[in-house]
Amino acid sequence: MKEMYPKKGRVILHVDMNSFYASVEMAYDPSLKGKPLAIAGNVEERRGIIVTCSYEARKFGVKTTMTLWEARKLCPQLIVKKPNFERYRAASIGMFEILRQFSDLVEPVSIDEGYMDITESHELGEPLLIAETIQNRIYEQLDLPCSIGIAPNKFLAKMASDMKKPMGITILRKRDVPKILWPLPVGEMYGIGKKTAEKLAAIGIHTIGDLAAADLIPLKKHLGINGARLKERANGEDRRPVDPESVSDFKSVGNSTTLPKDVANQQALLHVLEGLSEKVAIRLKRKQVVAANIAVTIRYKDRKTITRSRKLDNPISRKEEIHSAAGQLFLKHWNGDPVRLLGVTGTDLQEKGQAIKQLDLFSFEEDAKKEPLLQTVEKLREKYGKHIIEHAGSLADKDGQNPKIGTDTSFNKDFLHTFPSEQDKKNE
DNA sequence: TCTGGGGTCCTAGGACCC
DNA sequence: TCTGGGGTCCTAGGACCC
Repeated sequence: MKEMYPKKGRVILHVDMNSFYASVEMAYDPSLKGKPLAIAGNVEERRGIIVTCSYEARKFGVKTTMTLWEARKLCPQLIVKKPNFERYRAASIGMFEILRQFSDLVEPVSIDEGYMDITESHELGEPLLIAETIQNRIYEQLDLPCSIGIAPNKFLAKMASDMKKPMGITILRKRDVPKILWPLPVGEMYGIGKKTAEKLAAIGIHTIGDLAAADLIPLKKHLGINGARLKERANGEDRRPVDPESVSDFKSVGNSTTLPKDVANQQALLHVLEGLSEKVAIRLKRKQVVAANIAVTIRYKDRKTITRSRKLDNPISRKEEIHSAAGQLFLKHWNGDPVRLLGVTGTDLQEKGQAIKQLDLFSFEEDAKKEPLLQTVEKLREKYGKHIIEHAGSLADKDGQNPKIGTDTSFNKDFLHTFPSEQDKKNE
């Protein structure tokens, strides 16, 4: 096997914006600076949660994912704002523009966070100088704070950027791993959540150092292939390349909504599905993709959640098609209990033009065996003319989709493709 | 007054095929 | 007569992250 990625000698930065949404609001309205500020969705409804909050709010114990009423209890003077995604997208674009001044190898991972490979950027100076310059430039030009991790790979850079906030720069060398990383609880590791931490504790692994030294056999037994990978990371090893193209690889497009109150009325639920299907259709169209698989998510009032999906013979993207597929799935699997959340997701995405081409080719070959060419061509036109027209029409479609609420900025690559949306304007 | 919305990746089991 | 072993595809669910 040939080595695919360089093993050492890389210099990777992880740039992480500090409490991004709140910071953007403060940049926009400096009178908010120094005050406890929270960004929350569904402000007027009972389901509202904190998406991001300023450091001043954190001093009161306010945290991401906390319900709004809990946060207000802790900090009565809390200033609460609804998200303004248009502003966040603009800030994000500005931030990534700055990053690209230092390297072509920039990989956005979310609206407020990205990796850079600056191995070949030595003419710009030492890595620390480059990081300082980036941090200053983002601060001066956008009035936004960020933290930066400098390391030989993505994992260590990510861990490093987390160590000093706000406005920190942290260098984490491979040789520092035993001293810096190994004493930390294993749950602090990127990629280890509550469940995995529990499983590891059950086999006597409590710190990152324990994990680094653990036997591979029990690790694989309890965690599967992930066990081996986590052990490598704990030893400071990670060969994943910084991939600027990964932004454009969408695997799925979905929309979901928690209903203001639980609903058991079939008509009402189908209507909600219709709205979700339309949102999905709009986003698929804008991305110029079609979905060969449709999934429906149903969360009941006890929070039990099921997803039901179906693979389709022909990929779809129109609202009516999506609603039809989603509606069928829903009616087939809904148990009649009150529903708290509904979601519609398109997966198995294919580029639209490509999907048509594949179908064309297939049909052509099949039909050509038994029919004269002219008839075949006529048939194709009937069959796919509509798609082609739609394809052309969708070029003009630039309606924006909100990334909606995310805890400290949800991962939604839409932000790179969107224009300010109507919803954003309403939120102003 | 509990607990959002957008994703990714992995696993496991069953159907089906050779 | 009582049963192999590999592979792929599909579906459902879980864990994790921002």
